[in-house]
Amino acid sequence: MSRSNPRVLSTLERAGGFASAQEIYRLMQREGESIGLTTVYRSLQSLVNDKIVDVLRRDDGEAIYRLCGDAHHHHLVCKACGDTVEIEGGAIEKWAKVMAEEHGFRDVGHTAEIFGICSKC
Amino acid sequence: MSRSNPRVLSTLERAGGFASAQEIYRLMQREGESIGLTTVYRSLQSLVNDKIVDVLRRDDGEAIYRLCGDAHHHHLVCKACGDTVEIEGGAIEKWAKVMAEEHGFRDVGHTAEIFGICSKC
DNA sequence: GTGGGAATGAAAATCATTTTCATTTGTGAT
DNA sequence: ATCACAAATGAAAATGATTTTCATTCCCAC
Repeated sequence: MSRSNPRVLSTLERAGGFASAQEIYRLMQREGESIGLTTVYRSLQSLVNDKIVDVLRRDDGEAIYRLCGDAHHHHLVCKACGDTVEIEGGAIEKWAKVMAEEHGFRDVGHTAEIFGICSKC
Repeated sequence: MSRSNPRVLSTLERAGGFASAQEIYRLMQREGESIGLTTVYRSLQSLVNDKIVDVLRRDDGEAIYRLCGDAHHHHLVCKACGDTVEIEGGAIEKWAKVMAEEHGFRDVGHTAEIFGICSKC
């Protein structure tokens, strides 16, 4: 296993905490950093594993990474501009728990996202 | 421009109104329908243009299509055996609507899935 | 210094999706 | 029926993100 290259995280931060792997790679190149695309992907994966960054999907399917706060949250994403709002999901937590119990599931987790067009678009 | 091949739509319906292009293609092949992957993609694009189907992204980035306005459901998936249960998500629909309104989003959709270990595993 | 495991990156492989292009099909006019 | 032309089709190549492979380099404990 490989650990994350710290320059990747710092570039993601500088990018406004929101960028795709390819964008981070290009950014680092432009800034004269010597790094391989492979390492960028590996670092991002490891950051996702460590729950330091979050991964979402753009409409075209490209994965975008963003720094995430520590609390478990969900996202409201604009399909047009990609703007993202972190929202609270208490209702979901409850729903997931009830549904899991009802069907005898244990060790449950869940994903939930809302997407639409934001007021600016 | 090409119009949608009706067999694609009917296969999507039969698939539970929720499938990727590749899945639809494989399904049609298995059922002995003669069709090319290109046509499946083209038909789906055209259905999306006509707003007859909706497109979302799976976590792995693959595009999934579903009939618009179809009362959609959610899934409870076992991480161990892959068994899947369809569950009702009224709570989610409400949550999504409230959150969207609160943040001024329109044309909203959502995804939600619960995963865990089922009683048999 | 030396050995071994971790990190790196170039190049090849993978996979969904799109594009190209030659062929087939359908349709309407004659 | 025949001709002409637009639309539909699909095989194969192109594209683009991501992953895998593998040989090399780096680093640290001994």
